[in-house]
Amino acid sequence: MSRYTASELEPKWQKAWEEAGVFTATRDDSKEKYYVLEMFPYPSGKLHMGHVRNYTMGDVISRYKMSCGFSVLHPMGFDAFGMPAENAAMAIGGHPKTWTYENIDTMVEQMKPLGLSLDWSRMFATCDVEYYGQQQALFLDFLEKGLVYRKNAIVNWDPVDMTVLANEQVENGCGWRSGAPVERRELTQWFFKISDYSDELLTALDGLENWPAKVRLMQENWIGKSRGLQFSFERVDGEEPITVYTTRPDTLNGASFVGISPDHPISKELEADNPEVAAILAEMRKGGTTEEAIETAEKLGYDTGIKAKHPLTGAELPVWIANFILMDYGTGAIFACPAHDQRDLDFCRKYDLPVIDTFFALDNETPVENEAFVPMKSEKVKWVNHFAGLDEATGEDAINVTIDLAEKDGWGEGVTKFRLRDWGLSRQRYWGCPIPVVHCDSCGVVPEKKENLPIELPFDVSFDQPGNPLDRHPTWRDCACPSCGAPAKRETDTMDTFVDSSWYFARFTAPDAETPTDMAEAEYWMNVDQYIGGIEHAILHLLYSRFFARAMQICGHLPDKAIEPFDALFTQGMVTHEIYENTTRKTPEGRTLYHYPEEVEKRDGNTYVKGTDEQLKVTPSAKMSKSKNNVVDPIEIINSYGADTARWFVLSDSPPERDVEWTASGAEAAAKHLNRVWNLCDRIGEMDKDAAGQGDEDLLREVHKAIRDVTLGVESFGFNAAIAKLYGFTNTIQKCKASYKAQREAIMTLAQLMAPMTPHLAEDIWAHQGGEGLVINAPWPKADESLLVESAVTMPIQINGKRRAEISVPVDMAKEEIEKLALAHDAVVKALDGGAPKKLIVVPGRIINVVV
RNA sequence: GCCCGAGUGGCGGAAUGGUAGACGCAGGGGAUUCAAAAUCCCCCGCUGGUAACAGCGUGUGGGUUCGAGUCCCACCUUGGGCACCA
Repeated sequence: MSRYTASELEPKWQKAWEEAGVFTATRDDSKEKYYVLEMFPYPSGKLHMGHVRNYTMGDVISRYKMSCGFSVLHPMGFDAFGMPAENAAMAIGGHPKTWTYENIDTMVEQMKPLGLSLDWSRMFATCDVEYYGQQQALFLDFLEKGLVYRKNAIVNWDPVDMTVLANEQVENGCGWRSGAPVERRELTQWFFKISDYSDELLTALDGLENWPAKVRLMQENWIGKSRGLQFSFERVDGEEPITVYTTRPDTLNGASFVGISPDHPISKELEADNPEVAAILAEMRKGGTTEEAIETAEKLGYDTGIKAKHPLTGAELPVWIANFILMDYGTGAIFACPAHDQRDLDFCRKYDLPVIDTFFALDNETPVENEAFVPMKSEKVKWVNHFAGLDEATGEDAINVTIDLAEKDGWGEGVTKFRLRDWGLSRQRYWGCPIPVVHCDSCGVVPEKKENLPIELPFDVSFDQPGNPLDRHPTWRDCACPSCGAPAKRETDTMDTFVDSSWYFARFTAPDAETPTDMAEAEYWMNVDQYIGGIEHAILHLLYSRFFARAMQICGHLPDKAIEPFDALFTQGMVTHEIYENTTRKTPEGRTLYHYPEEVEKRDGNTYVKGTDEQLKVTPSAKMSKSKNNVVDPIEIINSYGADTARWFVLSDSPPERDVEWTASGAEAAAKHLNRVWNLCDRIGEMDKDAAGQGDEDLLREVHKAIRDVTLGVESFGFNAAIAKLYGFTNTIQKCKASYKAQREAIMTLAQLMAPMTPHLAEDIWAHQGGEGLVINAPWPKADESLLVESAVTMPIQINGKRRAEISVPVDMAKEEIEKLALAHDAVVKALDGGAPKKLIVVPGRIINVVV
């Protein structure tokens, strides 16, 4: 008897696949193609369980589709620009480029043993100059088509380090290194005109039928289409009127003040010649730029002294600067209706401004105190002196009536607005794709010539001081103006890493092309048939990619059909783990110190740094994240049990879309099962080939049931369900007494059905049983419908909705016959006690419910 | 604060509005063994009962339905996103 030794058979089969070239994607017009893609990783240097789960899911799909006869493209690359490389350079020295490429090597080395069906020949990293050079070409094309422009935008500014901070680098409103309170500052930056596509990106969501509904909903809300009224408040002092936008114009009677953003032109004007205002605005600009920071900050206001005239009543309303009004949305100015908006109400209570009820609930006319009355727009309410003469009406109706009235009387117009803002792509950082423009004293902002691309990042930079090293690079900045040839300065900002990940899927179709894409290849391989990644990318990455695909199509880099690049999307849950925070020590750079799970041990209910008495604070499970160090290394499992065990394990326990809390137990169970399957194969191999058996028919039926169930499981991403079926099928084979011939067929089918999940073991069983060629090349089995028909079905009998008995009836038995049988059943007779049933429900093949 | 999810045995989880707990883990019992490992077989939601069986049970409270883990309303807890983490 032989033994299952993963460490021997896995490399053997990986070599066999490589020699057969089975994973090399080849354009074959005679075959239907299938493009499966998992979101590519950031090269942190550590493969973690989340990666293994993600790639294994993609691999199951990929191998399944190969068996179904598709020409499959299944590539892998690295999202390799970004902050961690610069942070590492600052923390431990070295160069971002060296650090990144070393990490990529490490990760490839960790991924290869998993036996993924990847076409490694297509691999690239976004920090490869061949890639970002093409990205610069795309930028220039977008610029030419008017899809990129410059405007001012607000950034987090660290006043001590004199540098721009990412949101992640702001902790409690302070810079993570300096600890100084962060300020919001304006900077001129590059923007993609994604807002031109708001409506298009919104309506096209309807066509994405194979995307999760929740992702479409999140994108819909993010784009945020709203219809409202735009109108102006005349100023009593006769200056330029203040234009506001509101989605609740029906509550205009409840206006108690006009609010403007701290970044509104009027605010800036006041600030310029009034130091008091400047000081107040500086206070309001403290804290980070995130919507969360702004919305949860304490409400601050400043009465400008300006008065605005109510367009209907002529009443004079004060104009306040309020810190919760965003300049980016609407017109940067609002009218406040405190009675029906909690933020406005909080503000009015703080600054003692009037609160005017404009409508009440139909059954309750209590005036608003400290809780705003905000009913659903579809709910009918009772209006107080409504200017359009409404008495009882829904908010929806009232809004429409008000807009019509305003348009008729000429004081306002109905306007559709979107929440979606243009995408700022400038980053004041080194490790990113340089923006290929030049600043010339006489010509202004000049795009670089395409023949000068790529604009390569200089290697000789240092990270010993904060800020962007490109800014202080002695020679890289200096260049000749592409237009007039005079000495000029290169743009030192680099691109947001979301740009890198917004078109890599297209580049995979022709990774060596001299242009961003090769149309013939893109025509064949696009779209991505199945995209798989984390739910955390539901909005930004996916929305940006959808925009990019449209922009690339306009510039002739993608075919028309590819403007929605991902036909189907699956969002896997995250692998989560507890976080271990050291409350006594900090990192050498003075930041919070987090420990890896393997550095931690649990003793008598507490958690310590392994081998010490240093106690740690445990924060409940959160997504595994490199900044929190709560990552589990899968390599250990692969080393001790083999890749198939790791693959089987990450697929088996949790539904793929759900988060999974990592626990070490369970991996052993997976290994045990694979051993059992291997032993089963071995046992069948040693059977007497001519021996007769019992129950061949039954086993055959089970074979086809397994084919049906596993196929369905794989196609519907029910990998855990498919695996449960495979457990059951294995048990069935193990217990059967069928002939060698029947058992051999069963184990061969089992190998095929397991092949997408545990490909090495499957090949070994296939070979062991004398299967022809590789199992990866064998066509996927088809369930024989005629063998799946059941003749009898068990139906439960409920009495008053509770199961009390069951009967077995032929599947095709008439409803009336079933009723008769049910009513004759002992339990039913007893329950009826001689009476007639109140109601009798019979759902053939499902259930019988007797109501007494 | 705003948007989107999730909550079922000791644990991971299964269940087109139709038998709640498939499958696996842990646990208990047994077989094999000199003994152990490995393997195999059986039991396993909670409470009461020797048992048959009865009652309870899918975060909490309501509702719709012959029937609700599943649909509706409110709440609690928890995860993700909030535009410079990727």
